[in-house]
Amino acid sequence: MTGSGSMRPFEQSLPMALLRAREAAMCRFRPLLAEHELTEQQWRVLRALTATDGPIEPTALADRTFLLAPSLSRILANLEDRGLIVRSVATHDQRRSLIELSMRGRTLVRTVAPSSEAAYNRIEERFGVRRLQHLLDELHALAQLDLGEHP
Amino acid sequence: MTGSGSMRPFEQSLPMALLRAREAAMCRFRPLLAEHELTEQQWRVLRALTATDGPIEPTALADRTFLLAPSLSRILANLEDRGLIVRSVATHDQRRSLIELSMRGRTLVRTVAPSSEAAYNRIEERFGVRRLQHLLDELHALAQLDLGEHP
DNA sequence: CCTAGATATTTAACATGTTCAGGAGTTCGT
DNA sequence: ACGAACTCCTGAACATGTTAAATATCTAGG
Repeated sequence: MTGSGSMRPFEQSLPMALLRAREAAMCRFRPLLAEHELTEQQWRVLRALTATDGPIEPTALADRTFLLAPSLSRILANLEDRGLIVRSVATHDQRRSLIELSMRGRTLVRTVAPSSEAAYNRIEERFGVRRLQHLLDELHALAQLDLGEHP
Repeated sequence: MTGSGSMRPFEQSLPMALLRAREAAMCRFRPLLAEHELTEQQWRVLRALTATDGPIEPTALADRTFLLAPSLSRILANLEDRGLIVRSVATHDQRRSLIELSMRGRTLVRTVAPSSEAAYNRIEERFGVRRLQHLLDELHALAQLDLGEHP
């Protein structure tokens, strides 16, 4: 019998379930990105830069990519070294920098995007569009749940 | 269908949604565990060891905790240094080791478990038991989806 | 026996997650 | 002006994610 008897089944805890589901989805993308020497997080940054019109500040970028500031800082340094992004300093506030895709970065995104879209479409197709949309709604609701925390 | 050139909205992509939901759930647990100098992954290992009767091999432990072998290897070294687990070598196969909780480890689990359960119950209560169960089922289905991959 | 191949675990190397601390620029009160 | 408090970003330190390679052990053929 299970030793302590009173704990939750564990394998079916929510954090584990989210982790497994995410891994199942990501294992489709990682090999695609690896062909271009890109990590999942680097790709998130490049996509976010593609989705914006002009330059964007690191703080806003961190929000959209759901990366913590220190992680983003390292990622931007990496992408800058590889010539995929361009950095400049905001004129009105010298603390802030402005990030945008370089020409090479734009080209890379255009190269990778189709297969990335295809992988996503395949998941959507296998799981069902309506079903996936409902799942996304539920995940969004769960993420919103804990914002008003009053211990 | 999104036409040529335009990409999926990104902020509402499945991997991002799973990441956000997981973070929303985990931010409840991390502070609790931090009080005992435990990371989320270390806690997963301790819980898995509690859920088994006798000693267990690292490979089986990796499966249950959803950790990769190299990560688990480092975690076990850490937990052993802290005297929370005991390691022995399997008699029938010298390659394999056997892991089990030490007395201190068992005590620590009993100390942390109640508040961990409480945090989980709170999520369950706010989100709804039935609703959460359905979400877990869908996540499980999604995780199973990609196993039979035939490109 | 002895060795080629398979398996369990660890190491290595690089990138990110997470928390805390620090340097630089800004804003506001006085 | 001036400095306290704040904000943006980066650096440091430790732990994990991820892939590839190394180590030790086992198993099967010859």
